Amino acid sequence: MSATIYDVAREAGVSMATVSRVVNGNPNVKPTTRKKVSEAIKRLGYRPNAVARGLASKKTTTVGVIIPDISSVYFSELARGIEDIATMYKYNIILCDSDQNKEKEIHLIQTLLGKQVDGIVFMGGKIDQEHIDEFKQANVSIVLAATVDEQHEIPSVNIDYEQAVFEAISTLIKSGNRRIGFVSGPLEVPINRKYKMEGYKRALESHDISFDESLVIQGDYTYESGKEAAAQFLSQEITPTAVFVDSDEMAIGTIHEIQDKGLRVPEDIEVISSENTRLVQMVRPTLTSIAEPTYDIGAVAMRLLTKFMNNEKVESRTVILPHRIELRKSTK
Amino acid sequence: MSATIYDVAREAGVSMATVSRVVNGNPNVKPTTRKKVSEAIKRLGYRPNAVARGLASKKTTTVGVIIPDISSVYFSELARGIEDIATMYKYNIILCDSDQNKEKEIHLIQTLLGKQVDGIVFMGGKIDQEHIDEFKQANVSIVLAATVDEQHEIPSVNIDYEQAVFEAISTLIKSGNRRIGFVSGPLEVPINRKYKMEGYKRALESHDISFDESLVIQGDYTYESGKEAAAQFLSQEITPTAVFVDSDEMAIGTIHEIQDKGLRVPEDIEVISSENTRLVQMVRPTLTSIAEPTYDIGAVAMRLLTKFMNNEKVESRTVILPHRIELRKSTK
DNA sequence: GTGAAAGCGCTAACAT
DNA sequence: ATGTTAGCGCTTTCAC
Repeated sequence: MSATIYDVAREAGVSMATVSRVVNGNPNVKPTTRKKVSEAIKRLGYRPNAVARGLASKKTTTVGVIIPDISSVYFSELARGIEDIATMYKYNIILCDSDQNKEKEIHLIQTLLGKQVDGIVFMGGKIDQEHIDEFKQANVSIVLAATVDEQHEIPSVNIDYEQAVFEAISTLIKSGNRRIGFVSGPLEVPINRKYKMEGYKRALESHDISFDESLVIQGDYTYESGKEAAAQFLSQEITPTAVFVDSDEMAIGTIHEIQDKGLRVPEDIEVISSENTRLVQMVRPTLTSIAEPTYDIGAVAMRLLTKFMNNEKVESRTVILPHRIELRKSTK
Repeated sequence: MSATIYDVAREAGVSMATVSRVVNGNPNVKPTTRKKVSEAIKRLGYRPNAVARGLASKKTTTVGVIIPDISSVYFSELARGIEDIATMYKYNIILCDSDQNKEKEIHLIQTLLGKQVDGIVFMGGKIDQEHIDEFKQANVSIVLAATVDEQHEIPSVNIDYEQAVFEAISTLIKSGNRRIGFVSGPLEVPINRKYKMEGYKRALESHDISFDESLVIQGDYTYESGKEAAAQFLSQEITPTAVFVDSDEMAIGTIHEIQDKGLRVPEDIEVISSENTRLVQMVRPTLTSIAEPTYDIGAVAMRLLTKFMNNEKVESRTVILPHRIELRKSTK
């Protein structure tokens, strides 16, 4: 076994309390003593046992991260933002994939609480009462990242999705489009149904364009579903002249399907997407996209969580980060 | 505070040892007692404290994962493979980004050991003596994923990179190419210098093509560096007629640069890449690629780690997974 | 089948 | 400035 604090104390001829002080940078230690202890630590190759420390101090310097799918480009960028800030504040991350499955989510929350994490960053689709109950009975801080709680009970970091889509669609309308397709993510997710879809509708309304149900197609964020959506649009009597697609990967599918059918982007059909991941530059034409600051959402969420964990005062529990529309070649 | 095992014991009128038995599924408990305890647990909302358990049992059911960059498509697919198998075996993952920075790597290993992880999955570029020393003095199991240890001391899961590149280049040669570019990753990484590069050379040699240094360009796996490499090739007196590019993202950059310069893929220049992530289908023409079973490498590495952690016997510590060449439209 | 008790390695009062 | 001591919440012998 490796050395314990007790071994170090004996080796240095001091008490374990003193060793603890040295290890934790407590200033109340005479320099000579500190030196003796440091040497003993080095000699024995002592490394503090974080588990014992966690039990004694009730802090693990570990936070849980629940994410739908770490292999998604969008979420892995979020995760990187979380991780970087966590590292900056000396926390480690326990990463869990939920596949947006509610049972898994609840189970993961419980596992993480069992592991005594100091806080949780949660990313998911739908937050319902059961989630909120779990969060509340847990006496650790929770922050939602890129995830809305319609009841505004849980702190969160997002952009203004409604406004972002409103702007994207308005851009399209201003350049002359009247028939605009909308490829959304799953509509049971509030962000999609309540915010993005509403932004779409509001843009249409404010330009006196009537809402046409056949222009809305639900995708599942995959390349394939983007292709299928485009195929469906192209089979309509009057095809749309522009399409908003709610993820970069789907949008690439949409563009390719349009091109495969012999049409051109943006000349025949304009395409605008949503996440602004690195994928936007990896397609021809490059994708005009709502620039959602993915990395920053993760980073800010983690920063917010550190504030809660340190009982710092927080001005606002619901933070809305700015977005832009990043114009590239898939729109005129 | 939440209930402890002692609270449950009192509530159920038994000793904490019995509660512990029930919680851990020990069969030596009378059904009636078990029932009493289970009810008390439910009533109090008791949830075992994994930190205390970890201290007492010296097992945390947590493994460390050191990864260069979770936001990379390639590594996040690996991570998903690791996570899925970890979950299957009831382990959680502490995820750490290293940016392939040796100091960070060493530091992360130490942090993870301090947190008493039961094992570590390590992904990185270069493994040197210092890493090996750390691994050895740690008395936890380590498995390398998509990472080679030239000294073959540390268990690992990889594909046969040398052979894979040999096959890819041979394919190109067989279809008539004699001047073949090689866009590699950083050459200080042994996988690149010692395996992939050697596969390239061996393919050339076995077809009596002499090695030409100007056909090798070092990239950094980004889209931009793929573009730059292509630009450099296209500025040569005799441009290559085919290019092997060591990552999907770089390969897409290479294709775009070629196309932007008015040439066609594969008619003028064939392109073949290496990772076979989902990106291969997101570019036109779709990318012919070495099919590296990314997810599986992660999954198998984690599975191997569980075997070490359970002291199961392991037939081979160095596993080589099969690869294929996946032919798509970027080659003739 | 069940209980008592001794740790696991550390932190955090409280003394001195 | 340093030492003593009592936990933190659990597992794990060892008795009974």
